[in-house]
Amino acid sequence: MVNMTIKEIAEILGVSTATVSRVLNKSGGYSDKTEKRVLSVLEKYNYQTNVMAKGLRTKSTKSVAVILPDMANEYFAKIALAIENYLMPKGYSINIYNTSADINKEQVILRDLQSRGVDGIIYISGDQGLPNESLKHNIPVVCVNQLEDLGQEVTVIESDNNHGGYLATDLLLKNGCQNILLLRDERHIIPVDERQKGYEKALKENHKPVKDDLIRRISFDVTEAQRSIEEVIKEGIMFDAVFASSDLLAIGALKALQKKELKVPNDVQVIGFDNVTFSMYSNPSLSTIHQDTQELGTQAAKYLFDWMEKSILPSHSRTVIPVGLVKRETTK
Amino acid sequence: MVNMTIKEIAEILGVSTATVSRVLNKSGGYSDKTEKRVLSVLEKYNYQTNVMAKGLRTKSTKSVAVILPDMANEYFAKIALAIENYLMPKGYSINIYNTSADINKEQVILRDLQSRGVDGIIYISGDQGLPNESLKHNIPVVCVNQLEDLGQEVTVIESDNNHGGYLATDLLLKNGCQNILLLRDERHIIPVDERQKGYEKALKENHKPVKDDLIRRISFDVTEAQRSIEEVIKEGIMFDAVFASSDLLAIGALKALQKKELKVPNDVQVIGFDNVTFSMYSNPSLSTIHQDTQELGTQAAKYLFDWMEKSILPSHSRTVIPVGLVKRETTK
DNA sequence: GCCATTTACGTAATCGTTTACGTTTCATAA
DNA sequence: TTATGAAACGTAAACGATTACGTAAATGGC
Repeated sequence: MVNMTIKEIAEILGVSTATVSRVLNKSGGYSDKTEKRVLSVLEKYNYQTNVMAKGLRTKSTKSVAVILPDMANEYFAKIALAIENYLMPKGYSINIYNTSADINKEQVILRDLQSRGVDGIIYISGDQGLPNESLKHNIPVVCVNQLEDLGQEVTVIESDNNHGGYLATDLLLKNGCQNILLLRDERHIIPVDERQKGYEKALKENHKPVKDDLIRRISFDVTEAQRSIEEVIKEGIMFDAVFASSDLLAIGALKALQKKELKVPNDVQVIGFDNVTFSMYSNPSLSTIHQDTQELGTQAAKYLFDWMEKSILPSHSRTVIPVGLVKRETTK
Repeated sequence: MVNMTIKEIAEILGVSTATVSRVLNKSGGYSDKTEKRVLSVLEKYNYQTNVMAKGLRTKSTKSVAVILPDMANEYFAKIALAIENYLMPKGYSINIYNTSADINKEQVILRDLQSRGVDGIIYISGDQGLPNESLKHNIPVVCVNQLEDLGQEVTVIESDNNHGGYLATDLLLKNGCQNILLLRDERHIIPVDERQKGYEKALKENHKPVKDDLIRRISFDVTEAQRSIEEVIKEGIMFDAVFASSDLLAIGALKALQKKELKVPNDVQVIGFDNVTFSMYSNPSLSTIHQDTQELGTQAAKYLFDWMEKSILPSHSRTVIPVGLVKRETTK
């Protein structure tokens, strides 16, 4: 069945299109009686407003763009899902843009956003920071994660990475570990650096030295993590715990330890970061720091919504979402 | 910088909007000279066409909806990603709709699709089949996966589940297994049933009986899988291999076996289905059947594209994508 | 040079809404 | 009764593109 237009509805009722539009938008200027008549006909013919026509006139498409590195990555996907769950019931539709790998894709995306006239953008950073250009188009932008310092210009929602690093390290220390290896992403990005700062803070609080040869920087890759741990063992460096800056790296560490017949958690304790679904299923199941992707997405969506609909510019440019300690089998 | 309109561009050039529109759409009816002049001005002012205005006129939004159960599930996300990678370079944008959990969300989505005027729909089935209504709106629909028999009415892209089941079982048999436990999703949906048929086919070809007490139907859940295997062991049923109808269930089986101190693959061999990322990282790494999500998505997108742009109705209503055997450490 | 085509462009209607402005209706007060 | 104001509704111009149709200019053939 093809859609009705406002004009057709108006003709059926013997009123003007203006009246129909008014009751559709509840903008007043009609009697109770006509409201009921109009509504019943709209209902009867299952009228759906044509968003393009409406958008052309009002310059609002009721759609937001979610830009992320890779939706096949559970972490980003979960955040995007939370965004959708918040925004869909409010009448918005979500356009997903994967930036992955392609550098000039960013350009294509920005052009597309502009010509489609999205009402807002949520930018989830992973590999690279927010491109400055996207701020130039005077359309609301909210960022999840902050990779580089962008000043006060943008609204950022992020996990409490520092405290996460602290929590993980503190647990290991409380469990009696003396030499905690930090296995971290080699890139200089804020979230990872913050996790390391939390690690160092916990050590200092417990009057332990921060040893450079216990801090390993590697690329974000499972086999790299595995190789790195094997290397450390070969070098004869003593350690009784591994804090990996992500679950993926922790899994690699786990594999290396199990290959070397080291018992987890008896010989070496391991803790990751993120709490991806699989960390629960590994064997032994992985202790980790939970990132609240649900809340990251919801908060970002909420800020964007208020900005778009009520023109409320977020009051604080940084919002920090708490993280949680998840104890499983790789720690005591 | 705010966007230019065709009218403004035309005024700058001293031509009509029609001429500008014509060179924009390369529809002919202009000289080489004016084409160059127009293009240079378009370039200079970084003109972006307003998709809403264009869509209103042409009734095409250059956007497609991807409906899936849950984008946080890697399997669905990968298919959606492949769709995006195919369709974005062709000028389409992707609207993602998660149906998860919410029954009446399906209704909301369908209404939204209609009022937004998407040019096409790709429906990725997971938990539930395609709702009939979506076919009524005379807009191109392509389905990935087929849960129930829908007749010839729809275009379906799916993995060769039957052959996957066969490959998995055949490997186990060739490895000398005598009693292969089939751990399957309890739901009566085609993909799972087909995997079982492949399992039975391999057994019959090797003159082995299909034993009912070796076929376990459980809900789609890791701990359920674990529980089920523990139960089988408690019942004293002999088995030397497990073929799980998905990697998730295989992981559960693995956990149960390791808890019972059964060695994988020496005492029991295990093989899953899907080849999710994590199957590679489990310990021991999981042998499995690879579903080509890349190809599933690309093919679906290709069919939809031809349908939308060239009005080519897909010639065969079912397209089967080959699966592959991935041997890792849980099989010999 | 003249007529017939073809080419190049302009004019204006159209897509389906919203909304400023104008008009009618009606209740109320003087 | 009549003036007054509010309430209810209609008219028509936008929003920014596309495109059928008309017209002027260029081209070609004789």
